[in-house]
Amino acid sequence: PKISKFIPKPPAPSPPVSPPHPHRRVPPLAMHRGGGTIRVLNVAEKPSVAKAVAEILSRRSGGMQSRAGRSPYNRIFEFNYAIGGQACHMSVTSVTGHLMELEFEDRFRRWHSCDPADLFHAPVRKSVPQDKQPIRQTLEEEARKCHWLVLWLDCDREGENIAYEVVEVCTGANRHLDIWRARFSALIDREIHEAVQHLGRPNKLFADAVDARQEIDLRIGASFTRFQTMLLKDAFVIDVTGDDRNLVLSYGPCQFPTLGFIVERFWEIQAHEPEEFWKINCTHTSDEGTASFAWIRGHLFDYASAVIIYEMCVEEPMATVQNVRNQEKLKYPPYPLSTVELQKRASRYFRMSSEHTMKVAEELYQAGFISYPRTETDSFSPNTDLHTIVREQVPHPVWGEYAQRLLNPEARLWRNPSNGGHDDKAHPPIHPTKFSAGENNWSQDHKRLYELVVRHFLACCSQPAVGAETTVEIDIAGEQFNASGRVVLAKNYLDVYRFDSWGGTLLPTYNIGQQFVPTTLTLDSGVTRPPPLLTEADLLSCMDKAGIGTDATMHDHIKKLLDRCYATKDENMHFSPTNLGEALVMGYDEMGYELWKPYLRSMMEADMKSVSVGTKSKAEVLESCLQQMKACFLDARVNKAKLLDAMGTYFARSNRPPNETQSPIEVVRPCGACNESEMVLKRRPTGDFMVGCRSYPQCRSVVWLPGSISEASVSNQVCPTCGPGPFYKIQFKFRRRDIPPNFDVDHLGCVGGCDDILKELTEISRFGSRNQAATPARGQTPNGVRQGTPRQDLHTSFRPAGQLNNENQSVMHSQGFRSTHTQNSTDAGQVLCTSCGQPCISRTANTEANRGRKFYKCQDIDCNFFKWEDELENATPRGRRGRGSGRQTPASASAGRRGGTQARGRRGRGRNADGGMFVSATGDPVSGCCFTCGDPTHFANACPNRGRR
DNA sequence: GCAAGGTC
Repeated sequence: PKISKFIPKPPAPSPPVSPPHPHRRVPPLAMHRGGGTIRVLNVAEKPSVAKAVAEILSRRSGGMQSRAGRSPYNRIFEFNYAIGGQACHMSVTSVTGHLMELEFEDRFRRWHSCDPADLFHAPVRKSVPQDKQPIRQTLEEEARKCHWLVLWLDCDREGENIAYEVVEVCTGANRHLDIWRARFSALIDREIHEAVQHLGRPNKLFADAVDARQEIDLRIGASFTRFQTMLLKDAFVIDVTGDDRNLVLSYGPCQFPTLGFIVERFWEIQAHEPEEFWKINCTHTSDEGTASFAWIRGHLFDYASAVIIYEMCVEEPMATVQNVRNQEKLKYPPYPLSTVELQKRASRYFRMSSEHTMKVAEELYQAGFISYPRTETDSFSPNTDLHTIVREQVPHPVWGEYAQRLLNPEARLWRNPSNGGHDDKAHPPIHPTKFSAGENNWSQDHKRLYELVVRHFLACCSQPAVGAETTVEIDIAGEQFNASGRVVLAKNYLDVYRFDSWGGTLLPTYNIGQQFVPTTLTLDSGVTRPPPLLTEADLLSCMDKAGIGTDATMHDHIKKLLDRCYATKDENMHFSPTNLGEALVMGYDEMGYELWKPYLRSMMEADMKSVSVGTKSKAEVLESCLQQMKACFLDARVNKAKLLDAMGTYFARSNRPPNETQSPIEVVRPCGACNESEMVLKRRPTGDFMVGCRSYPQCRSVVWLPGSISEASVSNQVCPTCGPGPFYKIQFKFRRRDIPPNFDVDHLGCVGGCDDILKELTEISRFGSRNQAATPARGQTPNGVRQGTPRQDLHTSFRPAGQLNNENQSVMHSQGFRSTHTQNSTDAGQVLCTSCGQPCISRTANTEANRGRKFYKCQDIDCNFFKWEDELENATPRGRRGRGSGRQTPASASAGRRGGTQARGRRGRGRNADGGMFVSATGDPVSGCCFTCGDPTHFANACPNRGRR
């Protein structure tokens, strides 16, 4: 839009303006250049701002008139006002956020109308959608009557972009409009008058930055969403919603990184290997009570060292008090309340979802009880009349007395709120705006949220809590221990902020030099624990930190993950990925893309910033970003097998190969998980065998079989040991090259848990090592069914043996081959041609000399690349591959969480809790005996005589 | 049927 060159006269003191006569008609259109009244159209981002601006500006001229516009929500307020000494007739109206939407042109709108890759350059257009047409009409009608357009949109990038949408509509109706921008950061008199008297021009660069963001979001989102939806929906039975016709597997630059946070934490938990540690604890009971002293070393992972130190302490147990410190400690009230904090605290205190919190907060805001709930600001402007807000709460039956005390100077409870350091220049922190002791139509959540806002506000205006902390340091045989206690001297803000607590334990009195014999002195063991699943509050923090979404949209992205069945939330507000969510992230991760990480969004944000300050142009950013994303898209399409593989881990193929659908159903045993169906022998599209419940996907019980099996069929022999049965034995044939030489290729085995040979081959297949004991992986029952995983389904936390086995094929690195994975291959047979880099095709020779021998050749017929599979493996024997030093992929993490347990978790510790002998890193058993009672059958941590000594 | 961003 063209900006008029007309510059208004410099502001001069406003002349007195006569109040509008209630019966006088609004002045007719006047030519301002002739010195008459200027008609000014003012447009705000939302109705509430239009009203507030109009109220403030009309106060001097004796009030305003209000009339309806075409849209029922966006009224028009009218009054007279002088800008720079020039008499103006002001009309103030509003939009509701963005007036326009960016869309592809019609011929690209239908999903099958084009190749999704075309969406990176398909023409797009911005237009006013149907539901915004009434607002558009109002703007056009008003614009025709006006000389000036003053834009009162929020002073951020989005606001500037909306400003240009308004300009486009208004100048379309009246191309002579003079366009001005009012810049304000709070809806208070001084700011608003200041803004209108110092009008500027809108900032095109800010609007450009948003245009670029919108276009990138639309193109990336639509292309990837269409691609992955069409690819995966056809290939698998994805039964997450019950009706997969409406299933959309969306991709978005905010939703995917949000999902990434959830999946990453889930993988961290799965990769965690508990490690035992040891610590010495000391207590001392006297007339005044008991003090618990903690070892200053914290804990030691080395058992022998811990025992030696412990024995020293036990030999010379006399404790000497070395130091007693008394300190005053303060616990400060929270910063003023921003949106993200409100969501996090409502989630933590009331278990309300962020989405629900925003809905309730919006209702409280609409009804006038709290201030605008979408704000990043966590500091009050010095102009805010905090005392008045507090005074309004005095009548409240519960916290009124506290408010009264806060206002009483003698109580010395008042303290000006601290500054959290954020200011969105548009809204104050969330605070109560109207007193209520609870309204009739309020739900429990309305009451809770209002209470939180009020108590938070009162707490912000209060003195910190004061405590006296005592720390006592003692020495036993040269080892240091300490204990600390706290007494809360003044609760102050904690009196009203019942959500915070500051526990205190009283410590008996000790004096320097005092000596005592401990009441107890114990060597205790513990194990390291994995981090917890992310809570909604954690997730909001992650997003906030990485800049994913805005305060107004973060809860939407979280909700989208739940709606799309990418994640679930349990009753404790903990998020876990679903199979679908995990498979999608795994697929992209294994393709080597970090599309599920926050970097893409951060990069885009940095580019937007560059556009908004003019160091890069919109066109430049669009071109480079879309070019990169298109390359990534095309590459992802070439590597779609990885995405399919990842999905195949969890979902059944819908277009199964004929040999699978035609093979007879071979029942192995009744299903012990659902107790309704049978477990049947199945062959996956990858060729691997498994025994899974026939009721899949309702029941997901599964037993994975070694990846080294080439053939398997259920026999009619029933296992005499396993039950409740019958458990039919399976006739296996193993690939010679995949099993140790001392094993037979033919084996009649049982999957009920009695078959050591099968277990051992499963282990070898899974971990790639012949040295490790054939014990089930952690959390697995002997028959291989995992129990008690964080999620309900049974096999989500481990992969088919075949897939893990494939990891070993990354040994191809050492022969000059390159896995298609950028850093760490987990994919079978993905050998790249060394001359042209294309993935090779795998074939089996049928010549007399090499019948049955597998080989790889380049898919390009003009390329002569050729390699026998067994030659790849001979150079670096299977199962000898070290752990990659690079980033841990999910597959390597999962390998770690199984195979690594023996190697890393239990070095040199003797017998484990199950009574099994520990093995050292070399596989040798560790000898030793309990230092407490000398019994060689257990160590001190499991000693039945512990504490009796 | 697709994104994220405004806001009702």
